[in-house]
Amino acid sequence: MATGRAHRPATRSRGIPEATVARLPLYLRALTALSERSVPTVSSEELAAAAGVNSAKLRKDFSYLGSYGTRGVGYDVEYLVYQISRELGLTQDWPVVIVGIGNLGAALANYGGFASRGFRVAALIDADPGMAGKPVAGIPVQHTDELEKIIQDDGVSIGVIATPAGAAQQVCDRLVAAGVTSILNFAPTVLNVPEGVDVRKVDLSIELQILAFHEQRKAGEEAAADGAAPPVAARKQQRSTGSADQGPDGDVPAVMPA
Amino acid sequence: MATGRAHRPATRSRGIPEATVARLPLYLRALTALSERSVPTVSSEELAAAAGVNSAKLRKDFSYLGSYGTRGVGYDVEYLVYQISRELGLTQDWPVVIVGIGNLGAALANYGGFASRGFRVAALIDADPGMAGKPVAGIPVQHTDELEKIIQDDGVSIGVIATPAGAAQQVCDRLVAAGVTSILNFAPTVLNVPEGVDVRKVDLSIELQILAFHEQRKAGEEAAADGAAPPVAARKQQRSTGSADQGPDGDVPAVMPA
DNA sequence: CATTGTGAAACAATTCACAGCC
DNA sequence: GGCTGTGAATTGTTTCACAATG
Repeated sequence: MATGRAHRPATRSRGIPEATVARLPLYLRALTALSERSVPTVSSEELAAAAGVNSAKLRKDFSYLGSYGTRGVGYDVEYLVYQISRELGLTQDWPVVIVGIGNLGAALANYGGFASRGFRVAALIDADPGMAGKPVAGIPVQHTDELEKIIQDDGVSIGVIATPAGAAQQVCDRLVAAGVTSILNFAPTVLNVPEGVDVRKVDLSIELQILAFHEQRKAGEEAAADGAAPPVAARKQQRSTGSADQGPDGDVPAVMPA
Repeated sequence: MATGRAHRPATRSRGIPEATVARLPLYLRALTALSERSVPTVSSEELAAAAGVNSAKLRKDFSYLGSYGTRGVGYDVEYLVYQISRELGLTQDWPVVIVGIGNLGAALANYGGFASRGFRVAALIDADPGMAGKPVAGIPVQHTDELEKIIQDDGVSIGVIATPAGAAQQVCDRLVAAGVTSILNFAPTVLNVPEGVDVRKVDLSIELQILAFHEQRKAGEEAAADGAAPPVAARKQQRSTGSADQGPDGDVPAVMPA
């Protein structure tokens, strides 16, 4: 993660481990699904299965938030949804700008889970003047020239970069200069940012390469342990990737604004 | 499983840490950029800066691969590119299928870095019969019915799921049944897969929620340490790696051929 | 003598296992 | 009896610091 770490004497009394923070959204999603099915309570075992982690980890994670469960019973779904939302800061409104409206930018703009959780697409921005005014996901695309004004007027603090790699640093600099302090970068580039600005990246090609590594290893083992019985049996929950327990990265290229 | 490829020339014992594997693609990208600029050698310090990590970590990472550097000099760029590529399995061809050709699927299909590194889009698949035959990124979309045949005929072992959440598990099951053993999942769902199948996920809303958490914390600290240097002060693009560990799990992208 | 490679130390995350409570 | 919450043990990762070396 990218938090500047110069002086930070252990954040508040609330020192939630980064690995835990990365899993909270996962729990929240599972809880939301339960909530929609009007399930009142859930055990750590059940919730862990739904989120794809093991129950000990889940309980440990929750223990950093407080004691929100009831021994012998489990957790109150609605209450937990609220607590996690609050902890993640989702009880407030986060206006977001998406820069680079190619296929990827459009996909992001159309992404539902976006709007649903406190995030609001404040603006779609593209460098192509031909895109200006064109609606994507019901929102008219605006030209890059408007970037600073939009950020300041709407108090945007989160920016999403979905431009080609070549434009990313420049866009990043403008976002930061205008006041954005958190950036989600889909361009396959390392962004340089000042202290205090958080950057997370999503990079498709990195994810594929990691998969290739493991795939190769599987092939090698297979050849080595040649003819061994195929161990395909019990179902395993996926492990998340790094970054967020999912970490990952994936760089998806915005197919350039034509 | 398709290609049996016993391959273990490396003198190192098996077991490169997962965290290291996740960073190799990053180093590779930075090295590729250097290679294109015909830079012959690079020090751990320089390369680390380009990849956005610190040099001690980089050296430790490389130490798991073997001793490929020269004391007092640095690393030979071309040689390292080759060694890392080999370690990641990128010296072989990896056919990939992308299922779900919406905006996201199209963005992925158009992604250049895809084809560049051993990955080849073997097929684009969508459930909408209306899409069939329509070319995306120069490749005609095929109907879901063809999925099994394509995977078997092309020996595909890596699948990318870019469908809506509701279809993901079903698509996943079919991919796995047909022989896919590595999946990159863009749908916001936890996938259940049998033992031996790798899943990595890329989830936009999780990334945003993590950013929101840190953003909220910044706001809190600001209020607490009131009056302290406004986060909007020294805002110049710096090459500082100070706040630089970007990425979810500590993966950082580097320059890439646009 | 600049720079790698690596033990050892420090730190972080995960898992175990069980006391405590409903 | 069932399930949470958490210290303690374990495993994994990062950082330090310096001896080894081209």
